[in-house]
Amino acid sequence: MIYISTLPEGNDRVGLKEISKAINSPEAFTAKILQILVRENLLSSIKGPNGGFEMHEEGKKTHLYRIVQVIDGDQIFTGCALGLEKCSEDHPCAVHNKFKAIREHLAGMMMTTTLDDMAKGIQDGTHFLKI
Amino acid sequence: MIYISTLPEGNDRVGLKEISKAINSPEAFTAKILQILVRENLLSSIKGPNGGFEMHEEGKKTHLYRIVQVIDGDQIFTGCALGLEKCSEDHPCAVHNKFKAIREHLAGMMMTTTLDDMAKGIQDGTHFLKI
DNA sequence: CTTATAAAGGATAAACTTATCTTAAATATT
DNA sequence: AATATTTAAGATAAGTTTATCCTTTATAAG
Repeated sequence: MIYISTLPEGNDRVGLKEISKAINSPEAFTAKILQILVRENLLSSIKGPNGGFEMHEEGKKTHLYRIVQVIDGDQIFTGCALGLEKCSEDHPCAVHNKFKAIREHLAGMMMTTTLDDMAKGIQDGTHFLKI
Repeated sequence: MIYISTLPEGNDRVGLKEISKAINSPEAFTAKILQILVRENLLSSIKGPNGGFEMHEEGKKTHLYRIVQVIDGDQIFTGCALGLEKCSEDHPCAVHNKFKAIREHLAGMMMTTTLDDMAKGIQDGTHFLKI
């Protein structure tokens, strides 16, 4: 998603091969991830010659939170660190309060960081997507 | 480890069965975790009748960081969020700087939180180790 | 309308983690 | 010394995640 976000407006359709090369990730695996992102409406895809994947309108404003949620679920944001089924404010596990701050920090960061933000670092050459 | 830390000084030896009941975790699985903790010297064990596991001197001062490191490795503290092999300050991945703060928060919390700290919450009934 | 291209989807396989089982080793009690 | 108890360790199994393969569907271009 970050890679696609770095592509120039209007010329941002890109095929599986190019994506998997750009991020150094196996094609078949990358394809599955892309399928999920399309199904969840974070990306759109076009089949056939000159097909590929592209962001739709406002797609670059997507927050990292949403992407993680769609790919890995929100266990990381809401799950109990000790794995208790019924860990909550009312029945907190031993480490609940300590982890609460971490989880909020993580969720907050991800909710306020967009693909656009991340794309900038790639575009200006200070950050990387592979190796 | 937290459970054992809650036991009264001098009467803190406890068997596998009691531990796995106390934390609602399968015996065989719990045994394997305990083995690792003994091997890594975070706990000591005594075989035979009235055997069991106990903290050694100062064991309750162990930080959560050390326990996570021993059981799960330190990938969570040092690994790249995008999975890049060579992600570093000099070659940072797209999300490196955003995650740096989170990782430091997590590592800092775990380095400054001891078993003793966690045991207190169990002892005073405000925090839990099961269900 | 045929062909080539590219993504989608379902099935399968490989790798890794989690969990259990069984036998061995140690030790306290009689 | 013999027995019962309890942890250790190695082997095996079950479950999950990660990865790939193969067939189908869509579509652009000739």
